[in-house]
Amino acid sequence: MTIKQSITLADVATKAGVSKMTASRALRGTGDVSKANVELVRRAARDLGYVGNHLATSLSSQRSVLVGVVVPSLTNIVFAEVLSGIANALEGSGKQAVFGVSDYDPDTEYDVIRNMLSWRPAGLIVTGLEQSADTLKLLRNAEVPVVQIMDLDGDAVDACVGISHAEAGHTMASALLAEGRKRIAYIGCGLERDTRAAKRFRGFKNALIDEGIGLAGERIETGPSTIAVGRALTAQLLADQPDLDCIYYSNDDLAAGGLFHCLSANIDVPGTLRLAGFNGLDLVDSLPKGVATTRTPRREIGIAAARIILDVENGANPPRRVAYTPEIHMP
Amino acid sequence: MTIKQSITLADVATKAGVSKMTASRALRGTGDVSKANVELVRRAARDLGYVGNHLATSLSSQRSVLVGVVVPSLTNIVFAEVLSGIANALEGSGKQAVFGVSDYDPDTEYDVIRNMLSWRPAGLIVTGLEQSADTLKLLRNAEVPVVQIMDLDGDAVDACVGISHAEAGHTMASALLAEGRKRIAYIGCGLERDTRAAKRFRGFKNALIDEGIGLAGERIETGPSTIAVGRALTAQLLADQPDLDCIYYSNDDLAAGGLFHCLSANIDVPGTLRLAGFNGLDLVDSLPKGVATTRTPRREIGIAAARIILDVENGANPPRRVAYTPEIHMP
DNA sequence: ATGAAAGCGCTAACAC
DNA sequence: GTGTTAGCGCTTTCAT
Repeated sequence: MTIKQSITLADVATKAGVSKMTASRALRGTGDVSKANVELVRRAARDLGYVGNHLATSLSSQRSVLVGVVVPSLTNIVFAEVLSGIANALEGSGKQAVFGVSDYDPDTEYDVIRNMLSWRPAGLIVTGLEQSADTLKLLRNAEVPVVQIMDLDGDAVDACVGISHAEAGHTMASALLAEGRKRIAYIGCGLERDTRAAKRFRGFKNALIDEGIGLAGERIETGPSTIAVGRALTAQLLADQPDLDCIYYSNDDLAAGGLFHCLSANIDVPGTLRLAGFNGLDLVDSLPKGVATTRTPRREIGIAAARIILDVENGANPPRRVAYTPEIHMP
Repeated sequence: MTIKQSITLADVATKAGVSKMTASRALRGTGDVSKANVELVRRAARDLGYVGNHLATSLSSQRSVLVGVVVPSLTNIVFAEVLSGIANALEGSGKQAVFGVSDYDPDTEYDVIRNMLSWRPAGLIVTGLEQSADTLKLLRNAEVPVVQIMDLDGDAVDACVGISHAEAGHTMASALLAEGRKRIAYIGCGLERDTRAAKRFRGFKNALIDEGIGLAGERIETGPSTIAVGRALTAQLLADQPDLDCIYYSNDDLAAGGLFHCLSANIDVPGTLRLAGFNGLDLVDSLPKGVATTRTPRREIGIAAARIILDVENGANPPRRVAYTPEIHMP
């Protein structure tokens, strides 16, 4: 598409009767420009409907106003909240977030990150610590700060902000054991691509094994985690093993589905059967019967990540690792 | 890791022993370049870890690869799904979506749109037909195609894709009346900023009035629509008017909250009390008892909007109005 | 098939 | 205070 660059800074300058530089300075409020000229330029810009060209500005000034953000999914409320936190933290800084979605696919992730880099962003925020070798090389060679979010279990390219999922799984196992649960099963989806969910599962399982109890059963599927899937898998699992007293799910959506099954099947939750999810979604707080969960500080993670980028920009020396300790909620 | 100097096309060309132009052509696959040189340039680019500069490319070629998208909220799954549709439709076209969030605030919306325009996008997709006068002026003066999504009830700047919310409200009213409901109330949140929800409410109310029944009660609050709020408002409304046989909500989240209240309060749904929401979220399909809803084609709207931008780009003559008819789901 | 020159719109770095 | 000059990295255009 050809851009009809109708009005440029030169047009504004001409109309105001000054040079391009004076117009530029007046519009940006930098340097010394006489009040009279500032007024003239502003009026000319407004009258002409002038909209600056960020492409030219960025190229010329060699400084970027973009912060690239790569998340695996947009239709997962968790990432939407992270983005929201990032957008908020960036507000007023003059920086703007650009989002890319990897669809949990390493090749797509590589393409998306490469594409972001070609916009010469001031920084990059990417989800997780597991990237392909090619992607890692790209990130290491990029001369921009890279913040990896959501996870702490592994090595960061530059900096990371998040929680330990292995620990989260372990902590939930302890809490369930402390509640007296003995026959504990696991239901998870998409572990092959959601490495953080897989880490939670491992931490959870190991904690049980350490206590000499072990996992009483499991149902692991590929594909997305939805309420409907959680409901179906719970029904299946309980058909096989009706004597379970606890199910840990890879996330809250599955757990909510599990609860809906129990409501229909008249199973007492949490009395007979304790359900536990992960994320601490609003949904869980409103469910008619308590489902345990681990609350994760999504907005805070987004904000902290954005701050790191801004700090680097300002020459500050931000932390290379920001660890949050998620809180267990067990109603 | 050594911090590398930014590698430009000139570096690649030098390393490959050709001119910048040959390198440029080889990398883009345009014009005639000898096989040998293509290979040399590709190898040089890969060895150097060259990442092109979109800022320079766009500025120089006067063509944009960006499509600006403005939504009121990111933490609302509905808009996340629209974005997802847009991103999908743009895949393989060489275009990339850039998102902006208005937070339902007209001034923020103006700023966001202005900011998007300064990136010289190939097109703009904005939510809704109601913008401030300043914003409309900006959109009309912008020489890019503008697609307004989600709503059809009003005048579009260029083109619009969505559903009629007035009609959706009307249709739901008819369906509830057809089911034999007589004492029908309404619960809504954030109507002051969500003009589409307000249009549904008006359509709904008018339909009831036309039938000589009228609204038996209403509870309208400012602020966000959450499951928790829906639960609380339903409890309040039913405390005042226990004889209602139907509640229409401004959306599914509120309706789900209403159902959770009813489950706790042992109210038979949908027998004694029919609940109805709007959007057709996955949540509703999985709820233990049926909640009526209007399914909206979010992804389709996103896809259609993106297609319009692409069509304009290709010189085609896309429709100026794409209307979807939402389907009522009444379990 | 390849290259040199001329910008795209803007701003940093100097003049004056 | 204001203007001039010289790019930013790339692609267009027009040579060869």
